[in-house]
Amino acid sequence: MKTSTPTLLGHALLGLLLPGPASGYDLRQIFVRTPMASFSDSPGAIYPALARLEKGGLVTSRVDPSTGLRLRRLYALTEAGRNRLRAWVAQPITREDVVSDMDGLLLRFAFLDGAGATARAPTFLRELQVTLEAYLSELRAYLAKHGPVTPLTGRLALENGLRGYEAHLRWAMRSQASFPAIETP
Amino acid sequence: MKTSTPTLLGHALLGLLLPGPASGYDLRQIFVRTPMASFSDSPGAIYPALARLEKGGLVTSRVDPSTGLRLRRLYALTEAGRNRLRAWVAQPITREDVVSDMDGLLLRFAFLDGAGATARAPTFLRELQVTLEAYLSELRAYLAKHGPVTPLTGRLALENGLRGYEAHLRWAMRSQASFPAIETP
DNA sequence: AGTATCATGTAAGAGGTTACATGATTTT
DNA sequence: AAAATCATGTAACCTCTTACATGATACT
Repeated sequence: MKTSTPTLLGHALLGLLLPGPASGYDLRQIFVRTPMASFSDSPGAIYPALARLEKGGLVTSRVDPSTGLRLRRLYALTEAGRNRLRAWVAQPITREDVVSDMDGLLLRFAFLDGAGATARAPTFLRELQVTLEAYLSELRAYLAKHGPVTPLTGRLALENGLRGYEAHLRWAMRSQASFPAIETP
Repeated sequence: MKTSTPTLLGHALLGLLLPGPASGYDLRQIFVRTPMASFSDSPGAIYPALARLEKGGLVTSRVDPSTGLRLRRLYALTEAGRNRLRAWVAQPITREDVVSDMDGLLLRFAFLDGAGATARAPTFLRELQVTLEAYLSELRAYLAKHGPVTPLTGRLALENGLRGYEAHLRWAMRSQASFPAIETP
């Protein structure tokens, strides 16, 4: 029952177990066949990660009773695991997240519903919007100052980063409309 | 003179040495103060990475002669290092790159000029465009099939990914105009 | 006198990659 | 009969993170 924080992969696995139990193989297939392919499907990453989650009491495993043949181990979230995931998805958004962990941020958002934290979604988007706006200002200031002396391909790469963050911002603003507005009293 | 391929960090360091020699500290500052902040500025990552590059013959180092005080080690690219970087930036673009290494891809593009491979830029953008278009089709097909049964935040996260790739695609198409067109004979 | 900045490094530990091992079942 | 797929796991290796160590110079 060690309680060290899972890695991004660990949190991804917890999130994928939200709808119900699954085997290591099932989880790997998700990384192979869906847009979650940015995660490695290597058994050398997934099986040890599941073992760590189990050691930490966040999941439990049992051999699948429906097949008496090749062993198939089913993993299921525990209450502790569900709580841990809920805490993870509900964290406030920091500049750090936006600068170097956009993937993690989007994963957190994706799991809000499953973790029973849909109510946090509009706040999440609002926080993201604010953080992105601040970072975009920084990027624009940097580009205005250093752009003119940066070689063409370097400058274009910077602009690509800028456009990418602008796309995230537009998405965050538009997506807020998908949730009921909070009344201002 | 071991010749194992440098990591993304290693390649970033090689690229940052293109304009001229720099110390480990100088390089760290770039990761602290510029949009390359997605790289860690930790000394525990950078100094060992520089040592590996030196062992591989891709950089050389000497103590900065201009300060007789605190030791300051200046790293400089070797011919082998420049060649290695050139080979890295000029690699053909794969689906894998687009799915799980967009950062690496943009870094390769950013260093094209410095590596003396500006001529590759329009081809790079064209290849990227084609690869992105193919992957976007996959994403749209996935969304059309699984979107309707995916919980709201999950679906929105998928859409965010889609918008991000669309932004990359627009950038790749628009940026091609920055380079002289190749005549069709 | 104390804090911030310059500057390089190491040690312990965690986690990922690659490759291998094993073997049953299903498809061709 | 062979190949692909289902399914879990381990071992060696590499790199990164976190934290510590060290000490000079510059600023307040």
